[in-house]
Formats: sequence, C-alpha cells, structure tokens
Amino acid sequence: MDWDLQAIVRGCSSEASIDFVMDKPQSYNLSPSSLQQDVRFKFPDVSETTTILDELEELYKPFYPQTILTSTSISAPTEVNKKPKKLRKQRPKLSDSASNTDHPAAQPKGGRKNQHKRVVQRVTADCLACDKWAWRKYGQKPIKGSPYPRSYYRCSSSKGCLARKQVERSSADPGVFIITYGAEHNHGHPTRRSALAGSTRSKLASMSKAQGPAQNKPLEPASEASAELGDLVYQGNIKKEDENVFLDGQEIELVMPDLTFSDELMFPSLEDLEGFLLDQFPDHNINMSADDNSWFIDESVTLNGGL
DNA sequence: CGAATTTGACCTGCGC
DNA sequence: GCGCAGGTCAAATTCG
Repeated sequence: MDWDLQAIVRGCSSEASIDFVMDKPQSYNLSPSSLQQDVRFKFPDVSETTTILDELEELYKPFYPQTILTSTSISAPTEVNKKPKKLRKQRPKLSDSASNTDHPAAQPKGGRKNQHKRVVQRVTADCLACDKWAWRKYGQKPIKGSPYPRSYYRCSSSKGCLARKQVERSSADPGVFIITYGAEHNHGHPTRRSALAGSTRSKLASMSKAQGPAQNKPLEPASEASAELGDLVYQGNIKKEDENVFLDGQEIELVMPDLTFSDELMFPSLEDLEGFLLDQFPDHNINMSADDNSWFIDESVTLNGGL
C-alpha cells in the first residue's frame, strides 16, 4: 500500500492524531461521557512520549474558556488596565503601569519576558485559516536571519483579551508558517458562527492588495490575515508494509490508545463540545443525536491522492 | 465613516 | 554603559 497524502496532524511535536486513508471506512464515535482518540502515532526520533490528550491540552490550554480550565497555570481573567493614551514621542514609562503585572501575561511591553507558556505551530498556508479566533494585526518586524518579517496579532474577539500570536514564514520552507501563541484568551472560544462574523478585514481584499502595491512584501498580507490557529501539517509519502507504516521512509508507530477524559472538564456545555468537534473535524460531518447522547463523525479524509 | 492594516517610533531585555 | 534585536504603540493610510 502506498499513497501520497497531506496528513493533518492534530496536536503538535512528538505525538498527535493523524487523518489518513484507512482500508475500511471508519467512524469516530464520541459519547458525552468520554472522548476516545482513534489514532495516535509517535515519531521514532522523539524520546519523550506524551499522550495526545496532553498535547491537545497543551495546545489548546491558552484558548480554553476560563471556566473550564483544568490547570492552575492560567489565572482568572483580570481587568485590563488600559494605559493612558500615549503621545507619539512621549510614551510613559512602563513601570508606571505597575498594576499590569497582575496578569501573568501582562508583562512589560517590548521585553522578552512574555515568552513563557508559548505554543508554537508550523502550518501551511492552506491551514492558516483554521483558527476561529479573530485576530487584529498590530505590528510587523523584520527578523534577523530571516528574509521574512514577523507579524504580530492580538485577539480582537473580546475587548481586553491579552491573547497574542506571531506569524512568521519559515526561511527554510517558505511554504510553512510558524505561528507562536502567547498569553491566553480571557474569554470563551468563539463559536463557529461568531467566528465567521469576525472583525478581521476581508481576506480577499488583502489578497488583491497583496498583488498590488504591496506585492514586494516578503509576507503577503493575505497570508497573514488568514494566519490563524491551524493544524500541524506534514506532507509526505506514507507507505504501509505489512504492519509497519513509514512516513517519508521513517517508520512511525501507530497505536490505538484507550484514552478517555471527562467531557465535563473540557466542555461546560454541549455547544462547546460541538464547537470543539467542528474545529477538530472541519472536514467531517458531525451528527449529533440527542436520543442516545452520542456524536458520530462521518469519516472523510483530508488527503491528496489515493491508493 | 468606522474598522483594519501599515509602518516608523519607542521601549525593554539581553549580550558584550 | 552601549548597541542590537524583539515586541508594542499609535498616527497615517487603506478599504468596505
């Protein structure tokens, strides 16, 4: 068996779930009492093994609504102390706004202390639009050693949200964008409907603009404007020989863990769970049954090519 | 006209 | 202490 694919890896780093062609049609079955991850794989060159739930939790922790946080690493939302309007050439000392330190993410500006609890993702341009948060660009800087500038975004979904993200095109692979998330949202994850009504400017407009006056920019605004939380994407060739699976010649381990966790911990309401599923399985049809409290995700692969 | 983006200035941390 | 680099601000600009 041998096929080319674009594997959508859900999670990050060493271990995650992956969508790929199955010999037999497969469906995901998630009950309200447990979420069962169907597939987990591990890269052989990574020694430390964590569960996919750890990865997912780590990945999404900064974006959880405060009410469903399971970790104490994220403080309760605090009122943002808005600094007084600054004059162009007379900005107040940052030490003046000492109350900003109430929030862990409200570190002094311009510094590099705000780098704890960061989530880094590598995504392709196709996957930049997976994020359902609304982001507003507030800066762009050339980065030493990289031909591409880094763009800075803050969350515009909620007033006072301290969530930040940086989007940078990989110098090694211009087709890959490196997204770094910092701070955390102090509000709930927007539903798909609300996200669609986001505040960002039309991507098409930016795209057309990118092809116009700003065409010499290293990083097109269209790409950045849609640069949102996405899945980690591996593009490669998967081969299956007997019981072994190889990704670009490297053997990967496929395991079927029996992992469960309480949805009550993760999703305070059915709507949150539905939103989560829609985000996690955007290419699947999610059938929700109120009778038996089950969610069925029809299998449809996000692959290029075939057998 | 309001909102998002652009872009130069400003601020801070870090290395030397 | 100084300079560099990264991160943020906010006026100007652009766009729907």
